[in-house]
Amino acid sequence: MVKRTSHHEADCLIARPLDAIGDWWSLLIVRDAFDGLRRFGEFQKSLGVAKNILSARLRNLVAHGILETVPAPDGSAHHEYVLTQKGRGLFYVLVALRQWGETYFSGPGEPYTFMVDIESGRPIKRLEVHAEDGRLLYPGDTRLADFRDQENS
Amino acid sequence: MVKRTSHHEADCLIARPLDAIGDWWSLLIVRDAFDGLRRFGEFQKSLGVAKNILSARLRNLVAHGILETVPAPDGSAHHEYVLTQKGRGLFYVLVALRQWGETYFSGPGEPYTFMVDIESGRPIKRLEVHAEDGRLLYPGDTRLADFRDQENS
DNA sequence: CACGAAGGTTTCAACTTGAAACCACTTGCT
DNA sequence: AGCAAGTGGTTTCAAGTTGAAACCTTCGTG
Repeated sequence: MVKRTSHHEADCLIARPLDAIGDWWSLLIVRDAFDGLRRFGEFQKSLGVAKNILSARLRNLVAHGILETVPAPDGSAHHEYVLTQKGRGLFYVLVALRQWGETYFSGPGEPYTFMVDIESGRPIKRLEVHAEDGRLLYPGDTRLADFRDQENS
Repeated sequence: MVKRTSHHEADCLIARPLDAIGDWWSLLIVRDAFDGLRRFGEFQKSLGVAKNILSARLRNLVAHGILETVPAPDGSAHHEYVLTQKGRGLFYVLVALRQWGETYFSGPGEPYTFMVDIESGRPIKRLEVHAEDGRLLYPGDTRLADFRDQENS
């Protein structure tokens, strides 16, 4: 084995994101960042991950522009990790993953948590995929096209 | 190290899905399954992954009920791997991941591919998160609630 | 019945992970 | 000033995982 294979070079635009966040911890760190966690110690306590692993993951997320470090507001020498715009773009991935989890991974009778709209306190709507003209699309109603295909449609 | 830490027991409904698909290959296998691939050899050729790894991943996906094996339609002794309903539920995760990839991982001037509606051939709409009453929600407009919270809302 | 292809499993070295120990820098306390 | 405790890491090293290649087994075919 030369090295763990990287999807960095892959053509597929699903593969390349996985290079940045496709491991066991990164998305959980991002989730915690959405929940307002910012400090190394907060992430470590929340996730229970080894410090060296957390350190490596944070470095990788920063390197990919998903998190950025900012000076700590309390004036201490340390910094905090906050989501960039690119990182906030993962919101939809997290929502999708959570809805899938809510549907298929919640034990029966388990007091599971779900996402609610802060303003109303009511659960959010399930994600839907729509065509440009608004039609609701299901798995199988889409395909991939490249740049040229769009020209003559 | 006892074993690679599993998120299987985690309370969080983002963590548990990651236990099933949170590695470097599983989502790519699912993506290929959406593209109609069914045979071991097809996946192997498409992904370029080592056969033992592919074998382990397919077994894991089947164990999690994301894929199931069906007898090969050509009557041969082999079987094929097809998505279950649970597996098809990952459609939204893949769409979210792809849209994030399209936005942040496509090289400049690169002939990137994107998802289009089969019927019209036009790109699909970007995913949106909506409140129950239809309001458009952004990152930060949601929080998690548990079962009891909903009662008194 | 030899031969090749499909679909895996086995083997083994390199790489990654995780727990614990260690280190550096600040604070807070006395 | 001196010292313990807290924060934010890095280092070390055993154990676990990954990947390439070799091997095995079961069909389909000539």
